[in-house]
Amino acid sequence: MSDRPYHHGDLRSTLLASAERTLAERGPQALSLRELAREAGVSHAAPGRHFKDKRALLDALALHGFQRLQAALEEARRQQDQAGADTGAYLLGLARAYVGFALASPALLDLMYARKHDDDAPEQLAEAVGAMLATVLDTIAEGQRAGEIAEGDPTAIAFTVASTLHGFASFSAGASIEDVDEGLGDVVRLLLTGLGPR
Amino acid sequence: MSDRPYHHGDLRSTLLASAERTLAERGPQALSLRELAREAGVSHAAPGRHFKDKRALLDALALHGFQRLQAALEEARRQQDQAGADTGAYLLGLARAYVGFALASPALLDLMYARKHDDDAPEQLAEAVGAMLATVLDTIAEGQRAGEIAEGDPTAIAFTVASTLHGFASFSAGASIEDVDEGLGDVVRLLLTGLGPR
DNA sequence: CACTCGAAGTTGTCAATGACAACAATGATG
DNA sequence: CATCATTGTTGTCATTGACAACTTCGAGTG
Repeated sequence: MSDRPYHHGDLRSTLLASAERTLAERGPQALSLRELAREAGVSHAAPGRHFKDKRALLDALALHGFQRLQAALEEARRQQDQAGADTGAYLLGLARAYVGFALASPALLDLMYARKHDDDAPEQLAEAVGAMLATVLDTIAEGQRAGEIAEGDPTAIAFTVASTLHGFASFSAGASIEDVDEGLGDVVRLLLTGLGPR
Repeated sequence: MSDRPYHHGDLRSTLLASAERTLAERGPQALSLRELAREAGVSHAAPGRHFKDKRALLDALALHGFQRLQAALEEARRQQDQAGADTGAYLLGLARAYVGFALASPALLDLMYARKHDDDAPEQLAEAVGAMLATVLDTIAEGQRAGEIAEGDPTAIAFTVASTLHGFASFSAGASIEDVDEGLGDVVRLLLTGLGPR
């Protein structure tokens, strides 16, 4: 028919990229394996060779999202390392990275967490969440060593920080970056000083 | 055919209840208007009289969820009123209510927030989120009057608290109630005292 | 170098679904 | 009791996800 080679060559990545775009532009309901196949210029059953299920595609998409989010968090930490920053700056950096991701890809973030509490979700997703918590934990532990974070179970502290970040990101989806970034500074400051009376 | 009356009488509520059960048991992907119709014993097009769209059903479901969550939060506040509690107890009460809802209906909570950041979401959903924030805000403002919460923009403080609650709830979905309740105490305590060195 | 064999794509098909249109029963209101 | 909006029904259509059976390609292997 066409001069297109029989083998696409990189169908899996193409499908994932296409899926992420559709997800961002038209939401999860609009995702259709057949449409992705059409966009990639392959037959309607071709995606089945790379993803057993529609669910498998969604899982792969979610996992890919976690990997990128994780990379963004670690990149943020590295930048603060270079700047020799204090713990507050580290936390703000992590927060910016997390919220930036959430603003850029709200639907993807939803997907990532929605699939997480399906009981038959792949363990890789749970591991990805664990890796993120570990990144926050590292920052907290370092802060404690520097005397900039209060004593106490660092895991509990990290969990609280991660909760706040995720909740803030979840609430902020849809707002403008400027507004959010301003609020973010307040949040990190409040988190450090506490809500109780001085 | 059957002796069932032509008019169901309460189809809308029946559909919503059925949908919520399916959502909880088998996830959002398994929701089908036709199946809901079958369960209710009506024809496959009957739901269309009550919900223009599948999306309209999901919106109604989300809104109903917000209403129940809001009711739980206010109920928690009322109980603390009777006990004449301090602000820490108030916050813990709110937190328990929020997280309790999240543990009982994780898929519903997902749906509630997922629909929220679709640009064509009904404003009622945004209003529902606003009402929740207002409830937290009330508690914070009262705490400030009692000198149990630090000075400062109460809205920013309330937003931080709400973020932490939502994030914690989101992370906790899937865990056991006991574990979560223990962690919850830590979180509220940390929130009040702050993460910085004492 | 010819062969084989597995990976990747294709066509064909099926039942299920969401949406809609045209029609029917019901019961509230004048 | 006549009307008429509401609620339900039947029929139909295009789309979809899943699967089965077949084909093309290319990487090794003897």
